[in-house]
Amino acid sequence: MSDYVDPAERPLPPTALRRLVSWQLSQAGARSHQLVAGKLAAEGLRKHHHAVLAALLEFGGMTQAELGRRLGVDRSDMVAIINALEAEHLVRRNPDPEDRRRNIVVATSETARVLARTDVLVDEANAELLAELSGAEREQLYDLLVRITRMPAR
Amino acid sequence: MSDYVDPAERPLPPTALRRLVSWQLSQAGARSHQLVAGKLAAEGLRKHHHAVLAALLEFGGMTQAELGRRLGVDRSDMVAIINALEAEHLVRRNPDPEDRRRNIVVATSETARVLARTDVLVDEANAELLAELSGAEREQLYDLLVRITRMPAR
DNA sequence: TTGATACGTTGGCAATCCCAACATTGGTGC
DNA sequence: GCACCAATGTTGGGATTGCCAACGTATCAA
Repeated sequence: MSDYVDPAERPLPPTALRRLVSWQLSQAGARSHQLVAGKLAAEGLRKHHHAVLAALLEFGGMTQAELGRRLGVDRSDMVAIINALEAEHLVRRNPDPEDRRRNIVVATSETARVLARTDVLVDEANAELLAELSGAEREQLYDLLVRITRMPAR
Repeated sequence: MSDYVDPAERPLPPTALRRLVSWQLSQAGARSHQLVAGKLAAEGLRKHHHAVLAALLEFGGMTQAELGRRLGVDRSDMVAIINALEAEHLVRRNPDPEDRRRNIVVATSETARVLARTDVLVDEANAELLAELSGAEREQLYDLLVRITRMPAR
């Protein structure tokens, strides 16, 4: 991407691509990512950091491997994510007393406070992303996307 | 991602993420990309290669910079894309007689034949992606996505 | 006890996306 | 004509991301 061009006077991509749901999905995903990442940058975090915090506060502490499975992140990539969060004192690694291979990643006293802020930021990004859509249309879009990701709806 | 887990028995991501359109959009986009990229790999091409071929056959030859603008690809990244396609004799660089800075990228005799095949592959990927949705639902999804990408609908 | 499997970690590869700089060339102002 | 700015193709590089292989350690099942 980039070589910024004002979207108003941007020459059109070919219809052969524009008609594809997969293409529109890519473009929409890119815009979504930019909005969310941009907002989270204000807290010095990235998507996966926010995801880990959300998972820990919703489910309680769990191992790095389990976090990876829940969030769809490779266990090897989870290492750096936890490292960064631990450096900010947003999580701690507790050795699992029942299995010495495992670390139980747990929230700290600061976690909830930061997550409260990042949740707001992510909601703002979503609001901006969906600004053109009515409430009913947002529901529609969500329901259709869930059918594609094959996740149980909220 | 990865550390593959059977989607059926995959532990759920937190509701805090699952409820976000931006999250579902990311997941759907990832699946979409995998399907399309997987199919195109059969022809040894990637998304951007297919995009360039589609643009050339729809609009005729144009400069690398113009291709970049149409497809949302940086001009510097376009160089490698055109290099690869030229090596496969799927495009040619013609010097612009009216402007010696420019190359006019044009289709070759093989372009249409290959594009016909890759178009089928991409359509197959889309069919797989949208397998669960009815025709009307695919239309709905498309229309909603276009509102997010702010592109004129087909 | 042996074998298979899971865990955290390191390291690396490939793809994307983005930006900066350069030489060449064109266009616009004077 | 000349001076200045903008566009083009290209090189190079940095940052991020997804993915995979391998290792040492540890658990579990046969």
